[in-house]
Amino acid sequence: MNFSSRYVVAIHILTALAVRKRLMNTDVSMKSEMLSWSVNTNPVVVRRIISKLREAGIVTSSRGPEGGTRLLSDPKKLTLLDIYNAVEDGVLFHLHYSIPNQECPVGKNIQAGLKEALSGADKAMRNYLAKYSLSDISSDIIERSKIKKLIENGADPKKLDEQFRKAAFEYYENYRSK
Amino acid sequence: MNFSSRYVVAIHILTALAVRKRLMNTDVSMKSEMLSWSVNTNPVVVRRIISKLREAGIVTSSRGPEGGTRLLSDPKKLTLLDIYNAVEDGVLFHLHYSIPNQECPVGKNIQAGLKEALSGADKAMRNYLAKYSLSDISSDIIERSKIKKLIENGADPKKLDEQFRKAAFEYYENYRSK
DNA sequence: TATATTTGTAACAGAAGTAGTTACATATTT
DNA sequence: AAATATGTAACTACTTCTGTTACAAATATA
Repeated sequence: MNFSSRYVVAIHILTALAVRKRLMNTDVSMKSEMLSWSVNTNPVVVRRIISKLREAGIVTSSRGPEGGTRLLSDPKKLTLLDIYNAVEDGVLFHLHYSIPNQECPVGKNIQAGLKEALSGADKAMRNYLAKYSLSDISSDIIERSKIKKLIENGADPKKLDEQFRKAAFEYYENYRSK
Repeated sequence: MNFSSRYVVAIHILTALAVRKRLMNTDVSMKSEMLSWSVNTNPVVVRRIISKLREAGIVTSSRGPEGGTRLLSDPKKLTLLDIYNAVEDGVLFHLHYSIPNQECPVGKNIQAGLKEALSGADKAMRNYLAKYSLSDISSDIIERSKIKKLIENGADPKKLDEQFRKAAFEYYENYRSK
């Protein structure tokens, strides 16, 4: 059926921004390179998705050295539904390709007859997504990762962050030289 | 996003069978030709979808003269979710194409961290579909169409049915001769 | 101001899903 | 035996999606 990974990648990108924002305790911007390192894809793929998030007003980007993308939305207020709406413009259930036969009582009425059920199912899915905020997801990731324990054990969050930046940089070097 | 109309066509096919079953007050079988007339597509497209419904045990088919497809399931017990499961095998939300970077704390944990939210949204959609039976849909179609009024005004349901069969036959003749 | 850096996006290839269509083997009724 | 209907393979055309290259535009900094 749906075979796009845009949505999950969009959440991934925003989660990375939210996690680093919390670690650094300040606004951070990330380059598409570092994000593509985390997602494991091409920087252009990341930039294309960021482009949609930018159109939705969720992030902002700047060019040049020290450029990159940073969050505009408050992670506590931004829901998974907002992200869904930003990157998935299609509908959940497609109707007939060709208009059904209007001479047939079933063909004439089936689309109207299904509207309630199908749009209801679509809405049920969206309502569920709206229950989760980006903050919920980034908290979950911090819990799951070793970050929390390392910080509890006295590690400097900014040094941890630096480690990840270095790892991303090395990835990028390998990437260019292949 | 999802651009398959299989699901709606599958419901359409089953609704046609259920409506005629109620009109005739007995089991009916329909040829893929007549169904494709109502759906407004090619008989093979219909047969392909019927093939999936048959695998799910929802309908049965027979070949040769007087052949066709008829319902096995009770329309009151068959839900829109059953139909969904029969024809859509994919998942609602795709994960990353390439496994995210396991060296990154976000990449390592994002899929596990999203599982609850995404499978919950998927389940919310399915639960909603399960609320509707094929009988609900066919009742709705009968309400919307003129069938109900015609019968209330004394028309013979079997003659009405015959009219539709004739219309479908004429369609097929035009179809072949083009 | 010149240079290096980073984004934005067009353009293209390749993979995969889908509908529509033709063709024909298989099964079944009469 | 003939007629009829399904089952399905094979092909085309179209769409969506990711990955990739390429390059213009913007921006920070020396």
